[in-house]
Amino acid sequence: MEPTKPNLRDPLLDAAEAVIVRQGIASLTLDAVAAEAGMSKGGLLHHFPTKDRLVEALVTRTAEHIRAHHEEAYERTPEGPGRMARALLSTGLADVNCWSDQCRRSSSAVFAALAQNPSLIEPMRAAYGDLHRRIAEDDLPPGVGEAVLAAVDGLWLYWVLGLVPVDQKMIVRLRQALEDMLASAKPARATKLTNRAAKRVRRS
Amino acid sequence: MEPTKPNLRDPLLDAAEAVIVRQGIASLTLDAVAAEAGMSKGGLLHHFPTKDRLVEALVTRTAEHIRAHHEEAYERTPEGPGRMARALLSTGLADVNCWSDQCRRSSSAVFAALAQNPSLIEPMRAAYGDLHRRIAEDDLPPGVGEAVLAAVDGLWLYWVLGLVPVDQKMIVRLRQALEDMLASAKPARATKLTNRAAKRVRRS
DNA sequence: GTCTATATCAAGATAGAC
DNA sequence: GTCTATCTTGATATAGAC
Repeated sequence: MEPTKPNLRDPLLDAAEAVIVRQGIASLTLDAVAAEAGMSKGGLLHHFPTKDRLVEALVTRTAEHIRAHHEEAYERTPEGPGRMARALLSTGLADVNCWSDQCRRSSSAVFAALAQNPSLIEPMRAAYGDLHRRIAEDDLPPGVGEAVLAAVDGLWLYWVLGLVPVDQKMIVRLRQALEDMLASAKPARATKLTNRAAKRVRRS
Repeated sequence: MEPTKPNLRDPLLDAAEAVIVRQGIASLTLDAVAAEAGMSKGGLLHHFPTKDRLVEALVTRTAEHIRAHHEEAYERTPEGPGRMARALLSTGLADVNCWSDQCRRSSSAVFAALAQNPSLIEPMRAAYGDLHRRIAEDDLPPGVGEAVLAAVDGLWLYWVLGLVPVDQKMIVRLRQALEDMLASAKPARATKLTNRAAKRVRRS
């Protein structure tokens, strides 16, 4: 928070993420993180007194990234019904590089929390609670926005676990199908923007 | 496999699932599983010589359950375009009790594999590979079936992690939205069944 | 096939020097 | 703020009796 205090913790969190991505959560030990960051275990434990606090910080940082990402996407998306849902599609299912980088980070945090102490996932829950609320109150028929959100996160799951091979073509197919669903959905309440917004969606 | 060999391993796998559900993966130790099953650690290790083999068996059993579940749903679903996707919606998003029980089991297996050794998730990957193939070759426009599948598993994720509160009403909303998407999707190739099948979907 | 006992080892955390 | 010990615990796995 203070400008005079440069974040010495961020490189350590980066190291933790790197360990998880490369070796899996079973290998997320204090030794491994310290080694990855080029520091001793004692040094690491000065910044994060316990492993729980380390994982907590990892989850919090990732949740804030996700929040910022969604906010930014929302701002860039033309207004009208389903704005948040459309924002999600335009950024969540756009560039594969951005997508995979986001995935790496979020999966590291989620898995670490899950393995260490499930209650540490709380910051992520809070971020998703907000997102879900925005999606649900988005002037769309019931369930439509939620379906888009769930589908995007289902894809995340497939990518992260390797359950289904996710490539650029699959992402494009999914995005198209979900955009069509949004475009053909009538808004919950009619507004002057309805038609223009629908056309804008189809064009994009 | 042999009928003369009753599965003494199933109660142990049940015990492992119970431990994970109640206490989380961090508490999945051989001691805990043995205690839950009312057996000593030595006895447990007679049936599963290593923890890896225990988790492997857990994942395999769950993957088989999932496979059978999908197969059964497919058989019960009227033929026509998007049959597998419709089957998924009718069972995956139907009864909350069945849903939550399935979730418990599958999440236990996935989490255990993830924490123990990510490669142990392989049987689940195989089951999902098949499912994804059936969904993709389902006589639907590209991406539509995949979107349904991804949305259902996104919902699974929310339920399992508690990221978003999943209740009966949300399930109904999501199911309706996805069924509408299926109903309004034109089949990839025209068949005599098209209209009848579409009506059948809308009625259900 | 199930038990007890024990070997082995690695991980989280502490203490205190520099 | 970072380091090098060191303590303590608890988990996997083995050996061998019953």
